[in-house]
Amino acid sequence: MQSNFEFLILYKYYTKNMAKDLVTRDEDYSQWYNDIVIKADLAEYSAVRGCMVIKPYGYAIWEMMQAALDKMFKDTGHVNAYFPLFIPKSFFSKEAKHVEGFAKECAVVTHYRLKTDESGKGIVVDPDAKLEEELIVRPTSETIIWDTYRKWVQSWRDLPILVNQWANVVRWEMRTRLFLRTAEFLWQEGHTAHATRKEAEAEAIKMLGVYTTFAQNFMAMPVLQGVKSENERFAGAIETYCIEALMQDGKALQAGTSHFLGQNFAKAFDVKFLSKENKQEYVWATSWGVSTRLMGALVMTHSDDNGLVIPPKLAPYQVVIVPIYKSDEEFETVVGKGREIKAQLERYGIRVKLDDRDTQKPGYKFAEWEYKGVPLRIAIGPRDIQNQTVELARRDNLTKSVTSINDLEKTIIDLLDDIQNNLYNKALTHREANITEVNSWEEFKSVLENKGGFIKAHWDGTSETEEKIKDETKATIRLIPLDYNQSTPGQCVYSGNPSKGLVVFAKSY
RNA sequence: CGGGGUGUAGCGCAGCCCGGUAGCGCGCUUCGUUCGGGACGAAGAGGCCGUAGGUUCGAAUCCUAUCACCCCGACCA
Repeated sequence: MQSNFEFLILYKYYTKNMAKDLVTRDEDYSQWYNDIVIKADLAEYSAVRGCMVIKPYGYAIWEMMQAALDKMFKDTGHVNAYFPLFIPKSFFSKEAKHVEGFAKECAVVTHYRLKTDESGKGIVVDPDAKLEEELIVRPTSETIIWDTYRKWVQSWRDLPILVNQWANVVRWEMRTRLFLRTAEFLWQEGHTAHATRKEAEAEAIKMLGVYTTFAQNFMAMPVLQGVKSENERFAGAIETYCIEALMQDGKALQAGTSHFLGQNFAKAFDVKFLSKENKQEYVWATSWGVSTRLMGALVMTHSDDNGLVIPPKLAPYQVVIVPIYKSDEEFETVVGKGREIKAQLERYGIRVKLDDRDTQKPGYKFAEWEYKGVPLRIAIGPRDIQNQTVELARRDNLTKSVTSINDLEKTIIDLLDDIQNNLYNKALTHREANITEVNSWEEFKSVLENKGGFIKAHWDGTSETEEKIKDETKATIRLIPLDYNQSTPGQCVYSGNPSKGLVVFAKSY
């Protein structure tokens, strides 16, 4: 972008009274988050407690995420399938840890029919239509999938199974927040079956890598990779790998998980195969998922007090063109030019919205697209037509410039690239500035209280200590770094007992 | 499930303490002037005040019950 951009006038643009409908992050971070989700038209509350409506603009971003992830799954050999929403209750009790983990938040279907009540006014559950076996609305699909895989697997030749599904799941959460925790959410869940432990472990790590790449390259969100402690592990897993991102308020957000399930589900559902050595063996498993929670992560990683900021690679519209005109003739000229530019940019694969609504003023449109987070805005008016220029405004750093219409696509491509990188670097700088290594319990509490962020500290490896730290400070072990076993030993920051290495603590969403 | 709060026009709120049949801002409709950072003027439309009982000549307002949602905690992605 340098060559094309040097001669341009850059200036911070008018910010007074912008975003007048948003609370600032400093005033009330939670409120700020909710305001953005609503104002940017990503989602709204529904008539159902804990459930939200994902609106077209929000869903478009989710579709961008889906498309990128789905391609990465396909590129690593996975295929999509679909399993039922309902799971027989009995399936759930087959894996002890799994039931224990999910029992408290399951929606249960008990009847299959309604009827009008005695008075004829209302409608009631028909007591005669009670299900023989109650059905659970899936909180995750391991059980129904492993019950199915039993039929799919007989020989080592049937392995591996590399299946993903895009689905909705329900977890009856006590407290919900738009995108971050809703009773129903959308996600993908990969479920793989392998002949060997080694292969399954490699798969779990591979998908963690896919999530990491996605977070960094598409969401422009740096993440830490690691392993969950026993307390935080997925119900039924041997090992849970995760990526953790740091939000602007210093709290951590789990952005994706990948589980090595060992043979737990194979044993629970009797999924065996005949090996090359003609021996019956249990299958090795993984599962991995990311959800619409990533939408929340996206909002809280990049957005500012003026609204949403979307990284170009996930923006439904990367560029919005706002025509400026007075008369009908000017409208024709300016919008005509807008259409030309739109077509020209689209030839290069750029996603462009021409906002030719005659019902809103330019200023209104500027504000609207700003809080909707469109990375680049092009304004074209009569002056630009005359000078063969356009006005460009960047959402990430709120600068405006006037640029020649010549080679506009090159300017735009370079700028989008620059915005994507800038957003990542800004988030990375924030993350790096908020990882603190501490050596004493006093320091731990003080950093957590005054600074927040990720805290690296020695831990004695026991659940008891982890529990106590959580009780006293609300901070949990977000992850144990992947290279933990090669790290230098020390003393647990809480108990003083020997520690194998540093782990990462934080308060989390 | 505990603690707190809120239900009044599409959205945000006032009115309630001290009962007399509902108001403000934004938005919406029409017309005119505007249009390079959320336009202006004029004229309009829109609510049986969450629900159900009760007190009263009369209830948005007082009493009782109930439902829903939001926020803060305990559980979770």
